[in-house]
Amino acid sequence: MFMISFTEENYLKALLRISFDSGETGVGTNELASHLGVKPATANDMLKRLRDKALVDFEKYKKITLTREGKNIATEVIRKHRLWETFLYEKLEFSWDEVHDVAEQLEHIQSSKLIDKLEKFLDYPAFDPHGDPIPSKGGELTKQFRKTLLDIPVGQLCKMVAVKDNSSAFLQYVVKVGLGINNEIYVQSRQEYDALMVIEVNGVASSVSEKFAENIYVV
Amino acid sequence: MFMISFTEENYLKALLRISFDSGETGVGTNELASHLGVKPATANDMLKRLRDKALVDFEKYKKITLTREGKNIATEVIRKHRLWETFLYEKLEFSWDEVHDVAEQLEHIQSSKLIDKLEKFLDYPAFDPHGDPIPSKGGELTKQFRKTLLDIPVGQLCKMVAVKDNSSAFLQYVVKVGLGINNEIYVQSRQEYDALMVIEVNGVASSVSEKFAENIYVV
DNA sequence: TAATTAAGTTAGACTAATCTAACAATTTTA
DNA sequence: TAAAATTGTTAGATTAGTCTAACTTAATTA
Ligand SMILES: [Mn+2]
Ligand SMILES: [Mn+2]
Ligand SMILES: [Mn+2]
Ligand SMILES: [Mn+2]
Repeated sequence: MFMISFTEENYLKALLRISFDSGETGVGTNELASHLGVKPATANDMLKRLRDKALVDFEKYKKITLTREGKNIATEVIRKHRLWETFLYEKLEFSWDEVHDVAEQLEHIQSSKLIDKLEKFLDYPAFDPHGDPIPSKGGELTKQFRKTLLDIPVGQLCKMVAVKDNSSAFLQYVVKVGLGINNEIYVQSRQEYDALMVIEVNGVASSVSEKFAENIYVV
Repeated sequence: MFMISFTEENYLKALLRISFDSGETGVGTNELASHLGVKPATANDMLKRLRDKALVDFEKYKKITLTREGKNIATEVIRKHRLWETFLYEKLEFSWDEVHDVAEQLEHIQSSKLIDKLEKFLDYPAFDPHGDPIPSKGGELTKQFRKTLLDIPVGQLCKMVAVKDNSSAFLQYVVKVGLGINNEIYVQSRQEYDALMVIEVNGVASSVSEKFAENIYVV
């Protein structure tokens, strides 16, 4: 049980997120680097250190995978991140587009007592403000196949359950379109050429791009 | 408005605390270093950097003082620290000897919105769980002359208002003696030789050392 | 006041995390 | 399959924060 730094935690979290989102086990160096906003050389150096600590499996020129221990740490960081987001949203009246950046800092506070007490204080929430599931203590990140708005055919009704992009810019745009978690969406039409959709939410119609639609998870 | 690191914040806070506790404006390099658990050489290096950023006034071989800006930052860190301690104690049911170490991390989270919302959530508390005053937003750390238990003559009654030492070891000891904030203390006797005191709290008598007594603030 | 002790500084080294520039391996594509 | 493009690695440099060991200045004391 050695010390794990703020930065190392971010690398582990990124590896889990990327493989989770892509559906593949292995992650590439460039992919990881661009996700973290660092240069590939930097990521490569860090990967060697994480390998020394037995947190990743990684051979020269091959894809990177998390070890059991690496995955546990990454899951714990995500758990903390989502619990803090829930706290900010539920208790401190932050809006859902403001919580992510602050949680990015809070997720690195080291105290298992703190996070357990926080979870209890929030009454064991299952989802964060963006609809993402909160892993339980020592638990796994459950892989759920989620459809996006892009998969919904014209004329069908669906319900928004989560967002993929957590950036403030995107979330504010979602609000502007009148959308939020648990809102019903009716797909009025879709352009063949550029997948531009017209959707109806609470009686109001809006046009949304392909990029927008693929960031909205629905059921 | 440049970036200020976690470490720099700790140095500024230490400078304010030391000068506050000693009653003197200037702080020495060794004093600062030992307070932070680093070597004097390390503190000396950091002081040069803080001087470059105009956060301290410091000439070779002279005492160190905070600039206006340095003092503001230090006060803000202390404000955050005490608000977080109050949150942990009041809302998350931490005991008063557990809050300090976690707050030592939380005090460095950068978000003025967060701390303002937290303060509101806690309903603008004036004191932290150890009886220390919480500075208001943009406010000063008010210098109050506080007597310690050591100053109370035999046969007199006083009331505990705060503790000086915030360490877990000391605080647990305080609880064991049956003491807490706002408890009344009756001074039964004192040894001339080593200042060992016998005090009575809620009908129970205990012997306490000079070191113990000087860490209890009373009125 | 001179010697001794305490306080403070400098030089040189180390680690973590980052970069740029050059190079190597792998994969894609013509 | 050979060339081109993509992906990944290495070497060398930088900055923040830390250390040890040697040195200098200031303060205390005999
Ligand atoms: Mn988030
Ligand atoms: Mn983070
Ligand atoms: Mn404290
Ligand atoms: Mn701190």
